[in-house]
Amino acid sequence: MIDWDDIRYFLAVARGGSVRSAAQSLGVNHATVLRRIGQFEERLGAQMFEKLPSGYRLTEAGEEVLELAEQMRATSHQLETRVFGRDQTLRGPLRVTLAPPLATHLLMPDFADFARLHPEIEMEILSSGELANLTNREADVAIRVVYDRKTLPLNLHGLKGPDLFGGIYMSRDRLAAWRAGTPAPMRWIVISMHGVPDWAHEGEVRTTGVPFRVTDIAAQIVAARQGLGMTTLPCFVGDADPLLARVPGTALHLYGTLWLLTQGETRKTKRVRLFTEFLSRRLGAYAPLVAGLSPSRD
Amino acid sequence: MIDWDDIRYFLAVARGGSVRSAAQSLGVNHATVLRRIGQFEERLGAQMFEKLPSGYRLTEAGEEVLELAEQMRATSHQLETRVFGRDQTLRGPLRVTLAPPLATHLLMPDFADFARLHPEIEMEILSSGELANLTNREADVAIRVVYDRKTLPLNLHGLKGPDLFGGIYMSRDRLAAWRAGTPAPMRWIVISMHGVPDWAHEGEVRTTGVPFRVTDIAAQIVAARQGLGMTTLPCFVGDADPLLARVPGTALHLYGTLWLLTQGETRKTKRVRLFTEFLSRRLGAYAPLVAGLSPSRD
DNA sequence: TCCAGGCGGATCGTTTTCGCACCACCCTTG
DNA sequence: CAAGGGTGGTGCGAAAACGATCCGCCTGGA
Repeated sequence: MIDWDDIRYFLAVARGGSVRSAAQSLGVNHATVLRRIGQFEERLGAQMFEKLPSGYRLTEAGEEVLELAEQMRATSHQLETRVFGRDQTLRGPLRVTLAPPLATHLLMPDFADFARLHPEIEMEILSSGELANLTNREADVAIRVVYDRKTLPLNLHGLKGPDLFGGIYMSRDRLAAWRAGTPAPMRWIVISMHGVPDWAHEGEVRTTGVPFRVTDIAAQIVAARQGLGMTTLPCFVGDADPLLARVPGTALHLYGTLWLLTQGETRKTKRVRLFTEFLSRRLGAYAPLVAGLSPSRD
Repeated sequence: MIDWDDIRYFLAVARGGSVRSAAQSLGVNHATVLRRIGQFEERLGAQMFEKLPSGYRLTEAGEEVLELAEQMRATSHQLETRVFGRDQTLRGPLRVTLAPPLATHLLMPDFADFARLHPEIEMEILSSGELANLTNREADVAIRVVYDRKTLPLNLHGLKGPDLFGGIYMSRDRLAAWRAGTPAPMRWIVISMHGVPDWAHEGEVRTTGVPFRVTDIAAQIVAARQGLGMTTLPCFVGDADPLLARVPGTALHLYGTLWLLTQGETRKTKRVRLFTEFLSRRLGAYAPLVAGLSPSRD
């Protein structure tokens, strides 16, 4: 009899294209993957991969197997979510994924409140890199900013939050200096991968020279605080920062709408329901802030 | 991440109803099953079984999981058969299941011929107990006696063989003695679980006393040879045995039709095709014998 | 009533599996 | 042309899984 878990290894190699990448995604040593694939092929009596110097490529037989293996993976995921959906106890895990700035500058206090309110729920905030996949149960709740509602995955259930606006900000000290008539070089601070947004135009304060490029939003904010120049920021970041102020003569711009996303079976969980209801209330209170309606006074 | 192989263990326990029976069907120690089920429940964070003194019974959650687990098993079987169906090499396994008397008294010489003809094919004859399940790939070819064609599984491909008749036999010596006018007590020899078939009536020779019960066909034949009485036997057994003769005044009866059964993907295999074609030819030659048209002369 | 045989569970050596380090190889890149 | 990062493959010691065995429990039949 073949070991069903070998099929998981097979899928990882088929997707990763190499034994080592599969090992990484599986969280095991690459030698283990090597052995499991060998065992799998031996027990099936057929070669699933061509062993090239560049990696493992599926053979014709492997392609046929892949189709059914994917099906098993889908069933397995379904099985897990179904069990998790039945879980009505408070004690247990709850994973939330969201964009880093949302966590850092807006919602972390609320997460903390929720965690204090329900100490038995093991919260895990996934705000590291990119979008976690809800369908694969990498997270239970996703908080996303969506510009076009039609881009929402259809298999997810969405709870609409407030609209989110952004503006153009600069150091409050520099703004004071500019008003006092002592201008100094003012540059665009941009995230390298994004550049200057289309809607961002200089207001009364003019920029000079080339843009100043940073890689992440944290550095962007620090640079702005230092008075290096002006930059686009979500209102909930810029307005809440006492060291920053909106650049005179600039307008706000709609970033998108905040959505609370959950998935089929897991939504029934008591933990998920508690969290989404809690957060939904909090988001309602944040509506003016994220819409840019409560700017810090000059 | 859950170990997919645990789902196999889960299925075995769900079907067997106890850890020990599952262990037996899986061919492992029951402690292993215990550990795997424990691990499975722990990783899913839910109880799949109620642990009763009488065994493991599925919980409500377990029932829901079972549904998807069965689906995974189906996919896994499909995967195996698909790979096996691609296998066009001669070297490899070939498992044949059939009723014990067919193997012992009719087809074993043909199996031997086939094995000699194709020494690279590892033949395995499953004539032990009950029907192996072709759909589960417990065997590649099944040879079955079917009375009603409608009882054939629809998912299997059948190759019709000759009709199979049975008759009533007794010891040739006893028959001679009876003819010489020296009667002695004559009993029905029956397989315990079957009893005397409806169609079996005494002929010119009369039975006395209670039936003589045996548990298997081998003992049945030996008892008949010993002159204990008369018994029903397939013609290919009774007519081929020089120590047995038909009871005068009794008729033959249709047992059923021999079928060569194969399953979807595996049928494409060269080994399976070779075997079914070979056996089909041989069965054609056996048609008169199994139909009772070549009785041994008195 | 007692005994046998089914069950789940725990313990303890032993076998198997795994992770680590290392090798040879290929390719790109500086 | 050499160096670095990628690939698959291999040997060895540690760790985890396993099988054998024993135990206590319950049930059904003698």
